[in-house]
Amino acid sequence: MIQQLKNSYGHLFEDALLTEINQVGTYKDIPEGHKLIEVGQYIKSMPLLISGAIKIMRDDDDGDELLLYFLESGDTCAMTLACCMGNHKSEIRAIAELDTELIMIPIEKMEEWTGKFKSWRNFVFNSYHNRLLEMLETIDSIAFLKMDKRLLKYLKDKATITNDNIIKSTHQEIAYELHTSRVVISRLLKSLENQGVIKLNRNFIKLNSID
Amino acid sequence: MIQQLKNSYGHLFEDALLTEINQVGTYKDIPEGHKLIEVGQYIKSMPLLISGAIKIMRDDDDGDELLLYFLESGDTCAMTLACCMGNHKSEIRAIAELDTELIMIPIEKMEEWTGKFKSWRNFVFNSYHNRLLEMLETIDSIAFLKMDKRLLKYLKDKATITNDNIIKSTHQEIAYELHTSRVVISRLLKSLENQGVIKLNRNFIKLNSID
DNA sequence: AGCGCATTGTAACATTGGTTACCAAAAGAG
DNA sequence: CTCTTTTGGTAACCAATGTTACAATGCGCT
Repeated sequence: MIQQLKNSYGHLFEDALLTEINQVGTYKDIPEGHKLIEVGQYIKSMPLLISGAIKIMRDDDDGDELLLYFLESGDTCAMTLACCMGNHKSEIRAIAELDTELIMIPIEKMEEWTGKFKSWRNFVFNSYHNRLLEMLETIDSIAFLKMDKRLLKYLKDKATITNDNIIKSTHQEIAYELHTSRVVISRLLKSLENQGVIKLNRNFIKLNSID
Repeated sequence: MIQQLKNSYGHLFEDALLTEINQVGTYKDIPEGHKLIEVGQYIKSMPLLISGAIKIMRDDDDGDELLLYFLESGDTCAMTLACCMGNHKSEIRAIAELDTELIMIPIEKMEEWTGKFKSWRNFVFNSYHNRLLEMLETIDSIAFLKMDKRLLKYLKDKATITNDNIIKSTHQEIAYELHTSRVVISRLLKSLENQGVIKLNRNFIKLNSID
């Protein structure tokens, strides 16, 4: 484990902290599609991402859902952090978007390390900061963009995350993540295809330009 | 200053920290409507709210705007925190919603205290946590609620913040904060009045039930 | 090949929200 | 008190999005 740890976090943490993480952390391989956190669940450990990506979704009581943002290598889940510290239930759902490697840290270490390691403190503050910015971006999209622009942004984000301009999603899946209906997505995708931005296929979409 | 400080933060911070805050902090009286932070501005000190309320707005490049949330006594601005630590420009605008008393802390103290005082660390983490939750609530409203429900939630929130079921706003002001048009707000307000939920008057709205 | 399910295309229509235009009432300025 | 500005009411219309319904296509399974 120590090698992956150093690759992803060596530039952030001092050796003493890396050693401790190596001792108390549990390395995990998560397959794509695996559910890491369910809404309402209590959380007892926090993930440090090594590789892959995790999708963070918001659900409401009526079964509506919405994609909030993705976590990538070097990220941790600030919502999890927050829930750990306050011993609250999770407000979100986390699903592996890709095959993902991560290290789980028991929450007891959290507090200890925030007192002990300046680099850990900075890491945690930075995580919060980045998550706030992601949330802001999400709010911008929902509040200020029309659905066609939101859809295009979604496709581009997805291509960036997977590092692949082939997006392997059905129209229905996209509709769920953007909290709209399949018909609307099909309509707008067809329009994007007519504009030459994408090429539609069954079960996947090719993004012509990632710029 | 020490007295207001103790009233608002005495249960959170140990005496040593309160003393330091008293030494380095600057007490300020902010009149309603005063602009505290502008978008793009660099921030060199962070506010601890003693009384009153501060409105946090998001602006986009096209002059669109949207209310994110309110800060109240015992809160601090996590966005400010984030900006301070990272030395980033502000992503938001902050305006006094009521006459507000606060204490400004120079950012240099921030890092020092996070190392030195556990209560300060917890306070900062809690602030981040609360702000993330507020942002989630904002996202819920925009994504899952139709404008009539959003408007009603807005009126209720405003009544709670001001502790007054008379909301002193014009339709235009409400429209800006919800990022819609005056005509839409007038239409929906009239409908709410017909349902008996509110009573409309020039320059203010009476909320009939706060429940 | 043939069946059945999942996926996509598309039309027709309903609803919500945004825009423009215009009027009237109230408040403020002189 | 008169003139002007601000605020709110309302109609008519448009654009975006959501809904329902149904057809067509492709894929997996046997």
